[in-house]
Amino acid sequence: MEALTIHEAASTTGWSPRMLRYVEQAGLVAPARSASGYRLYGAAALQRLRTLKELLGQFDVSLSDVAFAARMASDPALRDAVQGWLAAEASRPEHVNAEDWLSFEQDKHEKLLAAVA
Amino acid sequence: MEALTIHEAASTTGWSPRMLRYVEQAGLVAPARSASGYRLYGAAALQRLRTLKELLGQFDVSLSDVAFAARMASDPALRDAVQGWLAAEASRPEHVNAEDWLSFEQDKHEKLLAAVA
DNA sequence: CGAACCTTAACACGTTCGTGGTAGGGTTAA
DNA sequence: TTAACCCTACCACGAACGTGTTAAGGTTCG
Repeated sequence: MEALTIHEAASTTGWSPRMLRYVEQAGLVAPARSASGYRLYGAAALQRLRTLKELLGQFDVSLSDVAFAARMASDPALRDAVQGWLAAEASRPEHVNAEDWLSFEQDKHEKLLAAVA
Repeated sequence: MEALTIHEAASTTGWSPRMLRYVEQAGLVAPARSASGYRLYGAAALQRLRTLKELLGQFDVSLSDVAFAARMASDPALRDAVQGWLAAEASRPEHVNAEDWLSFEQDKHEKLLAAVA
């Protein structure tokens, strides 16, 4: 049952001890504690820390983004509210009438051309 | 179908014109545009703005949180990566000798990598 | 034409996030 | 016992978020 102290866990995961405490405070990875209060990182916690770091690196995602996702996952009311809002035909510009839609498309076309040039 | 200018939309939704532009920049509510580039808020956009305001008020959620949720909703790779990470039994303090957990976590990790690759 | 809108770009400022550091004090182990 | 850890609680500081304001210039309409 070997568990690592915070400095050891930091070494093997690439986080700093300071950030390990911060990640815990954000509610993302909470290690076990010894009788005297020392953090004890077991294999599962280490794995979570590594995959978390990978997640942040591969996508442009912040810790607070992941914390929010965790909140959504554990709070059905919040999740339903957010997903309900998103489900209602999202960020695409609405077309209000034919002429406006046309000008929007033309504008988009011009911007595309400009971007290419 | 009538559409409101940005100041009119601001009045009827409770946002400021400045924030309406900011919300658009965040990718959350993009109004139509007139031929000369004026924002035109139709009924759907106004409704989205009102429900968005309600969402931010009822839960302690930031605009960037909702923007991130939108990103997850529209990017399956991101969504799968985040939800995959969260699925591995999250912030509960682990009890130290959990060897059976380990293999589960490793399996999870491999699946994550495979999904991303 | 002129007032009252609209546009984007920029400056400003308080707040939160991410991160490192330090201080004061307990724990562990040679 | 003493060095080397650990803890919490702060201070600091740059970057990003949220928001207002202002500047410079087009658009609309009486």
